[in-house]
Amino acid sequence: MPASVTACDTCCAGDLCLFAEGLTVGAGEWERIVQPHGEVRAGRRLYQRNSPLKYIYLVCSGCIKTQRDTPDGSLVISGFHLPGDLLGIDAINNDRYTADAVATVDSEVCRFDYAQLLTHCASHPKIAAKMMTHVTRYAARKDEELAWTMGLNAQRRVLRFFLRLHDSICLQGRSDRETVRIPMRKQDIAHYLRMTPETFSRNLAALRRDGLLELQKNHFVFPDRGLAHAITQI
Amino acid sequence: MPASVTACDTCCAGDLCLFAEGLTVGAGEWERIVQPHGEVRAGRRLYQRNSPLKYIYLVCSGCIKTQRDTPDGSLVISGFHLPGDLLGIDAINNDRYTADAVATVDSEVCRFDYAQLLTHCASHPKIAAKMMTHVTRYAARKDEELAWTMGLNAQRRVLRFFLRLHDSICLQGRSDRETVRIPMRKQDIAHYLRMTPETFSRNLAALRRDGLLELQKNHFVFPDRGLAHAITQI
DNA sequence: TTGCGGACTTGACTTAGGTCAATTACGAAT
DNA sequence: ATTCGTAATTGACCTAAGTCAAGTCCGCAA
Repeated sequence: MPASVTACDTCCAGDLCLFAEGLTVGAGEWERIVQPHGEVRAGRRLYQRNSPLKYIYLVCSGCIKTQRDTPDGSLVISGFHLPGDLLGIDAINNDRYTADAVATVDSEVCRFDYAQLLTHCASHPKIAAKMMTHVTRYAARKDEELAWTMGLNAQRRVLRFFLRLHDSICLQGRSDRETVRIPMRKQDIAHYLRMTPETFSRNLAALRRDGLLELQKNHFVFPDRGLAHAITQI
Repeated sequence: MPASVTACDTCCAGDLCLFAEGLTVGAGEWERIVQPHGEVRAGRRLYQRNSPLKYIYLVCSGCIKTQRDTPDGSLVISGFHLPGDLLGIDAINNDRYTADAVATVDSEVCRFDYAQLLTHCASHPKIAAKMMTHVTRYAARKDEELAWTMGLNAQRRVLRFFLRLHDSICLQGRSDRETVRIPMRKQDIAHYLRMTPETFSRNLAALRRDGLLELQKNHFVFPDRGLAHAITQI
């Protein structure tokens, strides 16, 4: 690590990194705040529900799911966190994580010490502003999620999910026709979309029959992305 | 207004006000930022979807609903905003309001100039922190809403709605057995809960039959609040 | 007071998605 | 390659909630 860092030179997250935008901090200081590029193997738990908020994470690669066991024994997936997403925002209010965070595939995360981060928010308005961007983006996403999870029928929810996944994984630049690997189990997707695995499976089959989605093994591609997008508007 | 204000002396919002916690600003400055206690009559629109973000509002009394017309002609209520809630948070990301805001009953709101607010966030960490609190609280609420809107059946959603309403209106201090007036139309509640007015009505009737909720005219009370709460856990 | 119109309720019927059960496919470990 | 356990699919059936169609209630204005 250099003696003094201007933004996080090594990070794959680009300007999503909390230390992007030319912010300069002393090297020793920097290392107290952030531990970059930790590895998380598939199935490993990053943090546990109700444990005290110690770190905020930024997903650099792979996929982290957040989930809760309900009293009646079922499992609810509250979200999939893909590269560029902050993890642990939900804990800021009550100082405890509100869900378990588990890697669905081998992943990489940057780890930010939350207490240190708060201190720096107070002294560096740019960091505070960046945090605010992440949090409002998180809130907006939840808003949108609520709208379409409730507003679309099962088949369109499935289609919308794959559209968003496609967006997130091949963000900017690459082709619409890119083939993308699904980084989580189908039953996790089903739970996340608030439907049974059976319903998910049936509707996935229907989408293939209708030619809206091509799928083999764990890879998918959109024959007509524009059409798929049009169908899933609320 | 005094020549210099230490917090917003006149505000009913207590420490939810952005200028609480002993923050001192010059009186002239203060008046550029906030216009306190505007009145909004029932049915009046506070702002329109897609219009540029100019003000953030704090609800002081009454109730403001946010709603969107969908392409297929139906109406979706995205939220009811009660005293202490900030209004316009959803617009921060894209600089345009994402829904119409309409008063469901005569209401009072404080109005904050957003551009001024941003400037002050940069220079006053306390205001930035308070904003952050509001935004994370907003996100957490959306999270929770998503969980129970999807996780409970119609009858429990209705019950949960009234519990939350009861919480929000007679916040801390008063009795559990307090009678509360419903500040919006029943069909708005139904839309908000993502069910038809018919389903809402049927389930409301069922709750009364089961003795879980007492209701006459537009006023309700819980015979056994603890039981109601226990039932609606996810 | 009366009449009007929108809000609300209730009933009969339909349907999307859940449940239960039986296969089939697939990946990791031997 | 074979085996085993979990994931995924498919089918038959059921139920909660939506739809359509009458009503009833209630506030407001003439």
